[in-house]
Amino acid sequence: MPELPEVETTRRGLEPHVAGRRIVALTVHEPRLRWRVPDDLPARLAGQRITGTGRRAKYLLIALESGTLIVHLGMSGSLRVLPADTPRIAHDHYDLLLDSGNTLRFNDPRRFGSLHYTIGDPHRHPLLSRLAPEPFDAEFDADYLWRITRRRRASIKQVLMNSRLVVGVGNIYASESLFRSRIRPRRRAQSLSREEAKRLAKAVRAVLSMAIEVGGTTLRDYVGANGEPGYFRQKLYVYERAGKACRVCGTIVRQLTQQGRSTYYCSSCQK
DNA sequence: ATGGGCACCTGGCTGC
DNA sequence: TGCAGCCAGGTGCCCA
Repeated sequence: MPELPEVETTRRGLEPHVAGRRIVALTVHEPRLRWRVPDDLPARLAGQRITGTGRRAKYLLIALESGTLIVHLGMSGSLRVLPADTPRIAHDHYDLLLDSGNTLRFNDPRRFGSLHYTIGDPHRHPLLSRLAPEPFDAEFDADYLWRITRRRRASIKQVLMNSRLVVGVGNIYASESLFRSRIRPRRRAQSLSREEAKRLAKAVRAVLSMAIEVGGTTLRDYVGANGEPGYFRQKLYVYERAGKACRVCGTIVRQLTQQGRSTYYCSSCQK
């Protein structure tokens, strides 16, 4: 599910409800997430104050007095702020009970999400330490994309989805970024011109920031921390629009498969 | 170093 | 109605 805009939307929704609050308890109903939630985690968290929230790529960071929670939403996860007495529903896997009477409740039907706790600089955690620069950092620019694509024979879409090269862009925003930069998804990365690298860097940032502004994209089950869906779906140009007219030129949007994942593009707008 | 394929899971939809 | 098959916002790991 969640790509960078959905994770950032969740973080923003969470922040005012958790910053400064104390954790009363962590209750794990189903520890079998992508990685098993350690049995001793509740004991380590109880009583700690939450100092703030952050995000690295698609990982949500919840800073505590003595460490950091690293939350991943996987494909189908959501983290919501709810009154603690809200009845649980299917696939509610853990509750982070706060001293405000609210709970941070994690729901994830597919259980591809995860929960880690780390002491010290979270960016040194093995899951985060080898990630590419943030798309909104100055380092992520035309020159960066140009450099990393020079000797790559993989398709440009694969490069966008490779977290060691680009973070935050998943299946939806890869197709959308390529549409907006007018580049065909199957092009070899090394075939991009300087001009195209520049357009793509700009498109990635534009697409992600526009999506954040409207609360992300809800296709099926995604909701933000307050239970609100995201409205970027209405602004998608190609994703899940196969067979429909391109919103720019009217050509029928095509669908293809790359590494087992659907890609959408306009054969007329994209070269 | 790079790239490709697999694995992990549940649910919803399609078509026979 | 039932059921098999396919698809879905991710990504770490193993192998060539």
